[in-house]
Amino acid sequence: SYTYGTLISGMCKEGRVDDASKLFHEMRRRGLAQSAAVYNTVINGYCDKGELDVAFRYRDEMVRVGIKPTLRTYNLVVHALFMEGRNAEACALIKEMEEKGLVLDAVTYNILINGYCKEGNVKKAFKLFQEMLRKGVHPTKVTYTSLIYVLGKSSRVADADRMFKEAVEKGLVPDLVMYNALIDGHCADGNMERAFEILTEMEKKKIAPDEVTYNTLTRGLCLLGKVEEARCILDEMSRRGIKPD
RNA sequence: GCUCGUUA
Repeated sequence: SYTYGTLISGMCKEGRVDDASKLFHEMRRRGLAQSAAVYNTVINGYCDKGELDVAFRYRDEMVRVGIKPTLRTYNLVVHALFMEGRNAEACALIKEMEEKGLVLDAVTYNILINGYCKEGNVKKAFKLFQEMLRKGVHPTKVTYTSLIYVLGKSSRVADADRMFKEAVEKGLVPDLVMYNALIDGHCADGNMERAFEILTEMEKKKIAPDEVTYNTLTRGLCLLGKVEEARCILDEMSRRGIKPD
């Protein structure tokens, strides 16, 4: 079962969801147990492909054969609905989770928070952030990255800096994605000096910038009309062996 | 073996 699970997961990551579902049916033919994890993998594959209807069919099927959807199943589906802008359905599922006594975890909150951040709904995002704190669910790097992102997009970079600091104070170790989100906020703000300061800071922490970091900086410089400096970024990238895209 | 975050 684990062998199949690993294979199915691998197929899905390659975007070969239909091959994955063939394997899924093959394992059934062989009489191997199909756990919630394997269902989740297949559901995730179809969610990524945007075929939510198929994903839902598998979820209904797992219920039918007596496998309880797990917190991850719900998180998966809530996330997919949110990405499609089907917020009402996502919220209905959250309600269903609460009714069933499932305890929302950090991932659930992160999905909701990020969903609202993507919509630029700062109020709602922070309302959920407060709620998770109130319920004793510890925010993660992902939570903070989403909040830093939305603050940057809302021209509230100073608040983004504060959130970053708060995350560090809570003992979270900032990673590349979190740094990139903060750098982007300052680039959007036109504060390239601060953006490069953060770059220096992350390198001091032995976190190597990636193409997202450089793309972000390039865009920031171009927005200010500093095309020559932007051109230097390209050289810096090749010097470091990062492929420009 | 399964879920969430950053640029374009």
